[in-house]
Amino acid sequence: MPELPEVETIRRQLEPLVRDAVIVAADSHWSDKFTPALDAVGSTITGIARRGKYLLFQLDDDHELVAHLGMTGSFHLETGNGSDPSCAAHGKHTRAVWAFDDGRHLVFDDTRRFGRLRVVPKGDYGDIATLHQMGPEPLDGDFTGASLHAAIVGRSRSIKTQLLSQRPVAGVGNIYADEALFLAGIDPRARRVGRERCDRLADSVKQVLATGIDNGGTTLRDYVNAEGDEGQNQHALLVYGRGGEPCTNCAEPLSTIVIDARTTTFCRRCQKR
DNA sequence: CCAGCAGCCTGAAAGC
DNA sequence: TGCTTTCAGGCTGCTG
Repeated sequence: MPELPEVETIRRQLEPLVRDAVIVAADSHWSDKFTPALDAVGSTITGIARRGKYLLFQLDDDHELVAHLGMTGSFHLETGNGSDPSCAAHGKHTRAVWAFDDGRHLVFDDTRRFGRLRVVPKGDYGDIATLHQMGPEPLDGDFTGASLHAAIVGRSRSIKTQLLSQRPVAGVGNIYADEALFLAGIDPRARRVGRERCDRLADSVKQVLATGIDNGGTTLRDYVNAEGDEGQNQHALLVYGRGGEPCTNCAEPLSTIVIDARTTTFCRRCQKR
């Protein structure tokens, strides 16, 4: 499940490969989640930005191709496929293909079809609610304990649910939320988190995301980067996916519960409500 | 405005 | 062995 470190890894690999590419044709799966791929035909890619878990392909006509990978989305480049960009000519789960003027194809695969594509005027995210209301980038400096506290104070949902909402901070998903809450010593069910604990949590969020990027992302099931390789951060996880195993801090068996239909693993002794 | 939740998806794994 | 059920979860859109 691509979260910020996985999306950033893909962005870094892809950007130098697609810069200045001219999109001459495209094809997509029939779902209206993917048909906007065709709106990018005729444009030149000038770079790739990222906001939270969204990839933002910059187009030369003052538009952006906004891509969300959902649960199982991945991008890769293929060479030597001629000028036919049909999805059927690629993989079973190919949802979009963009043909470049040099003969290469940018391919978007997404087994479970939770991903989404849109072409919008640059910066115009009014129709993409989560992106429109996205909180600060965690590794850019605007995200602090103070900003986190300001974003959650007065709200009644659990701290984990709020992290996943993308509003207090951009790019945190289920894996890195569990990891950050463990490092900060905060129970994921906590509904009141004061300023001091927000300081610790902000630091933990930055730490787990930066480590995730350094390790090339986390591969538990489907994630592969733009070169088709798995990440290595799964070996650095302290709680996610380790229910029943001893806490690395106190040896108490880690608990697994469900919060908002998401598997949540934490230590009942080390993490406080 | 906010909280809460169903629905979207497929394939692997578990259950019978 | 083979069929059925369960599980994974980010985001959207609806309801109260």
